[in-house]
Amino acid sequence: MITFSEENYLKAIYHHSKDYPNGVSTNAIAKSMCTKASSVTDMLKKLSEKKLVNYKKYQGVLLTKQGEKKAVNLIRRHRLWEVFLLEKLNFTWDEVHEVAEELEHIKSEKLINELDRLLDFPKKDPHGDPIPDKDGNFTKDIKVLLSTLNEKETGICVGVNDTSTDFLKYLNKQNIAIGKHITVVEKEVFDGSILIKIEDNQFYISHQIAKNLFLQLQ
Amino acid sequence: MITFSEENYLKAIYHHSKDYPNGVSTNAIAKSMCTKASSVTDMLKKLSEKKLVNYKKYQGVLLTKQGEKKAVNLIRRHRLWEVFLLEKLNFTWDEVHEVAEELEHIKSEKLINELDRLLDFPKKDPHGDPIPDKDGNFTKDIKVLLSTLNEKETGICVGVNDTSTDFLKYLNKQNIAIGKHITVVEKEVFDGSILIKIEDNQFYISHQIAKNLFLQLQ
DNA sequence: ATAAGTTTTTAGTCTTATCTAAAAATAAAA
DNA sequence: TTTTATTTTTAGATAAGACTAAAAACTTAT
Ligand SMILES: [Mn+2]
Ligand SMILES: [Mn+2]
Ligand SMILES: [Mn+2]
Ligand SMILES: [Mn+2]
Repeated sequence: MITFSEENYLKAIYHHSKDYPNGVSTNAIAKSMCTKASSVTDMLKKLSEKKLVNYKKYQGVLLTKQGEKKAVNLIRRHRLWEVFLLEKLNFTWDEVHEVAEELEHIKSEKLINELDRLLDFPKKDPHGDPIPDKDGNFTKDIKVLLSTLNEKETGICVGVNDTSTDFLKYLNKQNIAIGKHITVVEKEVFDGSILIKIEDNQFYISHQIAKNLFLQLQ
Repeated sequence: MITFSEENYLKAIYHHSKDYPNGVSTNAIAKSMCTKASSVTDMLKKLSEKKLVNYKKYQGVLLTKQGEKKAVNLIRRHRLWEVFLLEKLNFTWDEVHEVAEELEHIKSEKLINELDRLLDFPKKDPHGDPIPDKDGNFTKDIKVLLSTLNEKETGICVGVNDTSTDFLKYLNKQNIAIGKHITVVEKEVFDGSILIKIEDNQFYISHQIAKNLFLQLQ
């Protein structure tokens, strides 16, 4: 039996391993989970015992095949619940994450596969992230940060890099959402802010915003 | 913050207090929760600290107003999830309880009130038990055990006293379900078994079965 | 009323998941 | 290549929840 805590660690390691493919550091995990490095070390030993991670002292950690399978399945559950909350229970996209953090740990395969069916096998969650199918397969399409676009380029908003409530609420207010076409009109060199155009509206966004928005190039 | 474990104890005390209105015994709680009396004592002290129960050593325990409110809300959540699993996710009535035991602990008022709406504000769960509304109100209708009926009497099946998988599977097999009309044809004095009639089928059920089926008299 | 039996509580231990503080290993600078 | 700084691990403590064994309190029965 795997505990809530173990599952959360596997998920965090999975996400970090995209950026650090030859070993995720103890500190990185601690920071993203709002815990202490010593707690992480303890957990890594336990996960290693259970053959869910490959871990050697001071060398960083990576998921085993088995660990990755569990992490991907957890992400599947999380994202399906997010879709459910948005589509069926009238939650907004900035509200879904918090509750999905709890729901994702419910242990029932039938539950999650039936939920998948109820939602008509969605491919993306409310933040534009792909939902793995029951075998763990999912397509990750090419997306780039808005901050990397040049002037005159256009893309479709496909996801966010930051899913914090504050950020999502800001996007709601500015009418920025998944599926919207965004054109870079002008880039301000001084502070990195960008003048963008969405549906005939032009306004400035800060660099901080631009580097948390994913676009698919046209 | 209330923990999963604390919630489970409150629920157990709530259910027992119907039978022991002047104090639920430590042993009764231990037995129904498959734990030990000493563990129960520890928890009663903690719940007492939190003003969720009135507890004095050796005197049994009862819920405070506040504790009862929490227990009833937990039961609301449990039963709404059971309806959801049956109606939306194709679970059978013998499968719903186990998963609902986990789902009931998810903490979000919006979640549960929206779920209530999605299900069209159901009044009964799959086992015939009443679902409290968001203010904790529910009607408990008069129901009697099949074992207490006399020969020739008829009633509508409205609930079960035992929700174990084994029992519910037996009922499925015998085509006994909520809403069915059941007539007592003959009562066998020797072993307490009863010959019943459901939709033109007659067959014997044991006394053990009869004392776990609730009927509403016609 | 006393003894025997039952229930409940206490005392002490274990596991899981945290934390702080200090030691050890690694990485960066001088 | 030493010294310094940073990262990581160990050691020891704490809190929640559960357990066993034994003591204490209540109930029955003689
Ligand atoms: Mn999320
Ligand atoms: Mn998401
Ligand atoms: Mn149930
Ligand atoms: Mn039920």
